[in-house]
Order: sequence, then C-alpha cells, then structure tokens
Amino acid sequence: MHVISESETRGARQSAGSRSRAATRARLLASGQSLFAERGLHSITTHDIAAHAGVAAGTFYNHFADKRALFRELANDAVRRLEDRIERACAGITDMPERVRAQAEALVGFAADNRDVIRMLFSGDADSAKVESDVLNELAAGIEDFRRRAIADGEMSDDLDPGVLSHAVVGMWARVVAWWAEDPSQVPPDTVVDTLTRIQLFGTHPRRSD
Amino acid sequence: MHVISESETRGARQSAGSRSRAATRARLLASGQSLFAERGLHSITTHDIAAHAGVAAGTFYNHFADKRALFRELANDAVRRLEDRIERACAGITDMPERVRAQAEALVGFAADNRDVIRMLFSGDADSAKVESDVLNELAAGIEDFRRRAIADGEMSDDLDPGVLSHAVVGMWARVVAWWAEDPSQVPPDTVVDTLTRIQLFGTHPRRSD
Amino acid sequence: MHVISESETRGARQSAGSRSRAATRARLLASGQSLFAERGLHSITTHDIAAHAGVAAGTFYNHFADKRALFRELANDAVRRLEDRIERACAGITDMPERVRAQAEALVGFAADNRDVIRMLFSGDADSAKVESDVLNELAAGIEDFRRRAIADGEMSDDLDPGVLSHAVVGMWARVVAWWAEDPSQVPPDTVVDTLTRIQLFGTHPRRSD
Amino acid sequence: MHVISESETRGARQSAGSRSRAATRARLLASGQSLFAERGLHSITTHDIAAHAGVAAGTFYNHFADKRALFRELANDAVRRLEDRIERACAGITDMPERVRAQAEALVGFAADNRDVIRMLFSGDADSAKVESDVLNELAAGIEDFRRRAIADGEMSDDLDPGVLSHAVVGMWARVVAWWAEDPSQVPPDTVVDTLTRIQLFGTHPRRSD
DNA sequence: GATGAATGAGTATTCATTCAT
DNA sequence: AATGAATGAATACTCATTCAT
Repeated sequence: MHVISESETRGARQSAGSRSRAATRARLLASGQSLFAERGLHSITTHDIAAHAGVAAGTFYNHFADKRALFRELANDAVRRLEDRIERACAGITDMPERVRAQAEALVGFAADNRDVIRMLFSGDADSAKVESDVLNELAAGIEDFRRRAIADGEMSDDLDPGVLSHAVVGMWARVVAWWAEDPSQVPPDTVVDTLTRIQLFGTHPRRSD
Repeated sequence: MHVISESETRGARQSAGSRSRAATRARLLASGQSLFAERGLHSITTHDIAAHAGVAAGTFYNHFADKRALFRELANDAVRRLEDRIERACAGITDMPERVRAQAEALVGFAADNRDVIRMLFSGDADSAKVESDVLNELAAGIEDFRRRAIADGEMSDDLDPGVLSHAVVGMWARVVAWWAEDPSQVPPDTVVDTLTRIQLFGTHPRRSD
Repeated sequence: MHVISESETRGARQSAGSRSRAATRARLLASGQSLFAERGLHSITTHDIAAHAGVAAGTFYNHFADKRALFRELANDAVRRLEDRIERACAGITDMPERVRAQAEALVGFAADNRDVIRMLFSGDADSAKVESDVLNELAAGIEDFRRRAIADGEMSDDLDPGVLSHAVVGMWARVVAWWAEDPSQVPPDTVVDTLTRIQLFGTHPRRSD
Repeated sequence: MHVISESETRGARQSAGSRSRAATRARLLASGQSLFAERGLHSITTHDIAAHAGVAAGTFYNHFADKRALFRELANDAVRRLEDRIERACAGITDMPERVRAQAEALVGFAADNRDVIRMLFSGDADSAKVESDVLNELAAGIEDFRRRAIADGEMSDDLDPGVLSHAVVGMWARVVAWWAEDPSQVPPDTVVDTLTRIQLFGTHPRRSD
C-alpha cells in the first residue's frame, strides 16, 4: 500500500521517526479493518483500535482525525484496489461475455483475498452505509452506462430498464459477495463467478446462429 | 387536565388504561418508524422517540425493553406484513411466471405503501443490519427452496447454483426497492415490477413450443 | 434569585419534579459561583461543579448546555442585579454629585454583599474576560453618554475626552472593587465610596461662584 | 536545504549551536507573544508556538520549563521594559505634574509600540490574570508610595485614601491602555496622555495661589 | 540541541436507563 | 401508567510533556 520498503532499500535514509510513524499508521489501519469487519463501525471505539494496534489511545489521533477518517481511508483504499483489479482483469478483452466473466472473477477473487474488507464494507453498519451507498451507486452508474451502450450497439435487448437493472445487478453483487465472504467454503468460487456472470449477461442476445 | 378520569368513569372494561396504553404504544412505534427512516437507528435516541410521540422519556420503557426492542418489533411487523401481502398476491396462482410477477407486484406495492419501513430496514444502519440480514436470509432461504423445487420439477434449468442465485435475487430485490423507495418518481412502478420479474425468471425454461 | 419559595408557599402545588429541578439548578449555580470565584472559569470542570452541588456529572447537562452557559447565566444575573441596585439607589436623585455618590455606594454595597460574584467576574479569567469586557464596555458606554450630556448641559468641563474618561472610570471601578472584595477589612467601605465619588466627579464644575 | 552547514562552515566559536540556540529561544518568545496576543494563553498550545517558530514540538521544552514559563518570561520582560521606559522618561524631571505627564507619555508610547504585549497582558486570560495582578499590584504599590510622599510633602491633598486611589489609578491605566491598544486609531495618543495625566493629577494642589 | 512520535491523564459530553412521585 | 429528573458508564478528543534517535 505504501512505497516504504522501496525507500528503505535505497540509501535515502528515512528518519527513524518517519519509519515508525508509517508503521504505527499501518498497524492502526490493520487493526481498524479487522475490528470493523468483526463488529462494525459503531461498536468499535478508537480506544479499541489503539489497544489492538498496541499504541496509546492518543496516538490514534496523531494519525487520523477521527474514527470515520480511518474508516474512510480503508474504504477508499479497498474500492481503489477493487477497481484496479477489475480493470486489469478486463484489459484487452473485447468480447463482452468474456469481459463480464473476467469482471466477476476479479470481484470474487477480490472478495476471497479481502474478506475483512468485504465484511467491513457490506456488513451494513450505519455510517459505512454512506460509503457503501457511494460504492454501490458508482458501480450501478457504471453498469447502467454499459448496458445503455450495449443496447445502442444492438448487443442487448432493450426490454429492461437499464436504471433498475443496474441497481439490481449491483445489489446482487454486493449481497452475494457479502454472503459468500462470511463463509467461502459453502460454495466454490467458480460457481459464484459462473452464476453472477450468467445473471449479468441476462438480456444479451443469444448467439442464435449457434 | 388528564383524560384518565373521563375514561375511568366509563364502565368499559377493555379499560381506559388499556386503550390509552395501546395508543401510547402505537404512537411510540409510529414515531420510531418515521424517525428511524429519516436518520437511522443510531442517531435517534429514546428521548427523540418519546418526544416525537408526545410522552415522557420514561414512558418509553413502560412499553419497550429498549430501543432495539422497538426497532425489532417494527421490523418483524413489516416483514410479516410483507409476507402476508406476497402470500395473498400469489394465492391461487399456479403458473410460475405469473406467480413471480405477482410477487414482484406485491413487493413493489409494499414499498410504495411503506417507504418509511423500507428506508428504515434497508438504509443500512448498524444494528438494523442484523435485522436486515435475518430478513434477507429468510427471503433468500425461501427463494432457494423454491428454485430447488422448480428444478426438481423440470421447470427451471439446473445450471445455476440455487444458493448463490437466491442471494443474488434477494440482494437485487433489496437494493432495487431501497433505491426506488428513496424517490419513486424516477421510474414507474410497473417498470420496476417488470424488470424484477424478468430477471428473476431468468433460467426458467422458455416455452420451446412457442 | 428565584421565586420558588413564593410559589411553594402558595397552593400552586408545583410538581415534585419541577421543584427538585429548580433546586438542583440553583445548587449548580451556587456551586459554580463559589468555585469560579475561588479558582476561575478554567480550572473548574463541570464535574467539579456537579460534585460540589452533590449531583451526578450528567445532571449538569440537564440544566445547562455547557460550562460557559452556567457562567453566562451567573454573570448576566449579577449584572442585572447590580444595575437594578444602582438604578434604585439613584432613583429620584437629581443632583449630580449626590447621584454619583449614590452610585458608588450601590456599587460598593453590591461588592460587599456579593464578593463571590465580584471575584468571579473581575478575577480576569480567560473567557470570563468576554463577559467582563461586555460588562465593562457597557458601563463605560453609559458613563461616556452621561458625561457627554453633562458637558452639553454645562455641568462638566469639556477638557477631558469622554471616551477615554469613561474607560478610565470603569477600569478604576472594576479594579478598586475587585481589590477591595478580596479583603474588605483593609479599608472601610465609606472610604472606598468617598474616593470613587471624588475621582469620578473630577471635572465637574465646582460651584464656587454659586 | 538547511542553513546548518552554512553556520557550521564558519569559524565562529560563539558556536553555531549557541547562536542558533539563542535564536530559537527568541523565535519561540516572539511566536508566543503574537499568538498569546491574538488568542490568549489558553487557546494557544505549545505545539502552536513551536510550529509558529518553525521548530519541533519537543524543542519548546529545551528552552522553557512549560507554557507558563514562557508567558512569565514575556510578561516580566515587558514589565521591565515598561518600567525602564517610565524611569528614563521621568529622569531629571522634578516638577510633579510634568513627571506625571512624562509617565503617561511613556505608558502610552509603550502601548503604541507594544500592542501585542498589552493585549497579551490585559486581555484577561485566565492565568495571565496572576501575572497581571502582580503587575498591577506592583504598579499600585508604587503609586501609593508616591502619593503618600506627595501628601507628606504637602503637594497633594490628603483627603483621598492613597490605597484606594492607587488601585483606582492602576485600574484606570490598565483599562484605558488595553482599550486603546485594541484600536489606537479611535483616539489620538495625545488625548489619552492628556486625560490620564489630568485624572492622575487630581488632588494635586492647584498652584493658583502660587 | 533538535526532533517528532508516543504518551495518557484529563475533560466535555451523550444517552440509555432507573425510579421516586 | 405516566412522569421527568437523576444517573453514571461510556466515549471522543486534546494537549502538555517525555524520550529515544
């Protein structure tokens, strides 16, 4: 997440203070993530996070303005990483069904690798809701846009409202991934990917010539 | 200054106390619902609810064990009413596509009539999450069961995992309805019903003979 | 300060809650006054005041928005009482020197009866400064106005700037009274009154020719 | 990027460290003075002062035991400078009215040149009060002494209590100067000097018969 | 000497809950 | 049953001060 190691391996000689500062910050972020995932934004206090990170209560405020600032940072970071991952997964793929599958794979893969983040974001905690809404609304907007273009290109039937549909797809994603992240052993990831892919492709013109 | 004497002088055994008790309780529930819908479970205090209901703070505890008890009651009540409505809507309809459409109509109709409840339940507030999860998990379980039977009856293709699918459908429902309830003017209810119906019917064997 | 006793002696039958509320409020005010006088606005916490008043910490906030609100109330109340007292003392006295003496007597009498308030207001605590400034500025404005009129009436020489003079008089008053209230035994009140009167009358046309 | 090397490359044995130490100390004092004048002793933190002085937080404590020590130093220094100025202004002047005028001129001149100090000392901040009191009490004691001697010498009437009067004069000074320093444009300094002089000379035997 | 991260006691404030009337 | 004043544990946040580097 940071380029600390890079500068440390160089002769740059970062000050001791600075190094330890970044480490403390990282510990606080990690503590926040796992505690939020376990018990939600509300039930966790800044003292909890500081204690879990092994620092004094006041130290929290040397690094974050308040609890929500830490949460926001975790959330933004996670969204950025998810978007990166999806983007990288789709890069160069032009066939739409394949793109959708790649997207679903990236999403499920991310969920598998970041269960804490998923639980933190989608466990429905009060204020996380705001972050969540933003995340989901963004995703929904992207999907709506995508479908509108697909319809315009004649690749999709236009008999479903793209606005409703995009929210449906996003709700589906979020819930499936949240459910699955709680216990990934209940269904193999491939099945999740496959199901999500097929549902999302709903409305794509079947290749009748097949 | 109080109406006690008035009702006490009547012979009604159902009793003034009882009636006014029920009325107070109802006022508290109504206040809780609209306040929770507006600002979420966390930002609302028991004092807020009591004040909004026009009773003293302590009165709250004459009727509910605590804030969550009132919330739970509202939520359970809402779920019960929603289930009733869906059940009544489907009663006597045997054709599956029609049943699904009736279900969607009931859901959207309920959302239209109970925007506060929808916003309260699905606005993602911290502890409401637990209620929400229960609600959604219940719904998901019902759908999963339904699809398994449909598959067994040969009415649906078995190439989608019913577990994943049920959560997908529920997530879709919840999100679409929450989104729509925030501003019902953005899309006509029929469009919502139609879109939900079609997606949910995905996987149903098309009537090949057509 | 309040008319509680009055209403209690009447048949008005104030509710028990209300009576106790007023009493608690009064205790908090009294505690605040004596603690502020002793140690200043800053060093005293709301917990201190609550403890001194024999109530729980949270009770403080049932009666005052915060520490400054209580302070402001004390200060405003004191200023009002002082103004009343001065006004009453001067009522009906037309001769200026006599008015000034009556004023000084009222001021010193008030200081004698309200040492805590004087120390609280003029001990120079940070935020009390704002109250103090307001108090002093108000007094200064009154004096300035008074002198301007006296000059216009030919009763005072116009060779002193009324703006500067009014602040001088007020500073003198405040400091003398604060100093004296710390230990009234050092100088008899009459001496204080006499000195203040004479200084303030400085500039009055002596009626030599009379 | 730092000027350390520059000073280190010079041969000055007074030593870079020593010189820079004094400079750091001076910067801290200057920062404290302007910040205290702006916002009072309480609202300013040691971090604020250090930051304003361009040094690290810990450096503050290499130079001052604590915040109040810095404040005290500023205050003492200011008092010393004021006393010096008054003393120099009066040097060689034997005629009392002239001395008093010279004093007032020195006071007002000092206020004009040191508005920050005046505001810092007389803006009424909590603990500054203690310093202020000391300052004012000292001044008052000096004046009292002066008047007693003047009375003994037959230069002043003895009909005013020197104790009360000295506090009155000091209160007057402090308040007028604080008021004026907030906005020196409201009244020309000469008017202030003149007014203060005349009031303070009150009680001096007019030399009419002379 | 300077640095600045860490400390943790201190303080204000909130609010679910109790209970005497 | 209703009242509403009191409660006090809980919690966020501040900031003077320390100390290892």
